[in-house]
Amino acid sequence: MYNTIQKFKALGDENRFRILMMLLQKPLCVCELLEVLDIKGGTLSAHLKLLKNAGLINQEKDGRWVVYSISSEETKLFLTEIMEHLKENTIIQKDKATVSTISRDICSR
Amino acid sequence: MYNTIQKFKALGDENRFRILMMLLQKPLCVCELLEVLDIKGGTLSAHLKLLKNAGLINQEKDGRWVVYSISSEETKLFLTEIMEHLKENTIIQKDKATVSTISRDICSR
DNA sequence: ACCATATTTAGTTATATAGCTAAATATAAT
DNA sequence: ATTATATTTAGCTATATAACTAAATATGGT
Repeated sequence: MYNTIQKFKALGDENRFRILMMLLQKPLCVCELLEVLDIKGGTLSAHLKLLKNAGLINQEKDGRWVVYSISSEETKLFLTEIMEHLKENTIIQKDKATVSTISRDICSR
Repeated sequence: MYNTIQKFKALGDENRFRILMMLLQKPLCVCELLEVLDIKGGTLSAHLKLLKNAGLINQEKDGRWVVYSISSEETKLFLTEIMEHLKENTIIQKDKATVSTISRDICSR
């Protein structure tokens, strides 16, 4: 039960919720997520750790990047159903648009 | 989106989660919930208010009792799926057993 | 009127959560 | 070696959350 409650707690934060909706679109590295969210790197890392511990996302290394993705098909289905209800939401729509144009190359400055 | 996140926040607390699982079994009045949970009346009222505001439960008067129930068929289906994963859980099982034997008459002392 | 059930309010305590800065650490590519 | 990407740590602030007590307030039944 605690694991289930931990999942809901993880979903009950706006930034983490947005992260999950974006990962539903496609796997993303930390620097890409940072382009979208208005938080600092350390804060984002903490959120990602929490989502990973809740079993909602996976972490994978790819060169110098760390890529996050939705953990399982079951989680993906669950989140997709929720996403269905949120197609109208401004923030979600904006995030989706940003994610579709983003790439790792933008991260470097 | 905020309504969705509010729902997840509501689900991310052990006592509220147990309340929902119990209401899935049958509608219950406040005094019945108090027999199961180890919290005071005022605290329970606050939890029920939060669950109601999140749109997860309904409130109905029945004589001197106030009866709470799952708000909609959609919510019921959602919670039933989650319950499926938690049949093994000790607390959930215990709550279920208690609820099946409980009645409003026990409340009066 | 009085009792039973429930909610609300005010006041308090303790802990959790979310964010920040800034420095340190790790790892992989150049 | 240096740079890029990411994580972790320590220290900090502010707010939210969950619980309590105790009193006040509804409301319905007897």
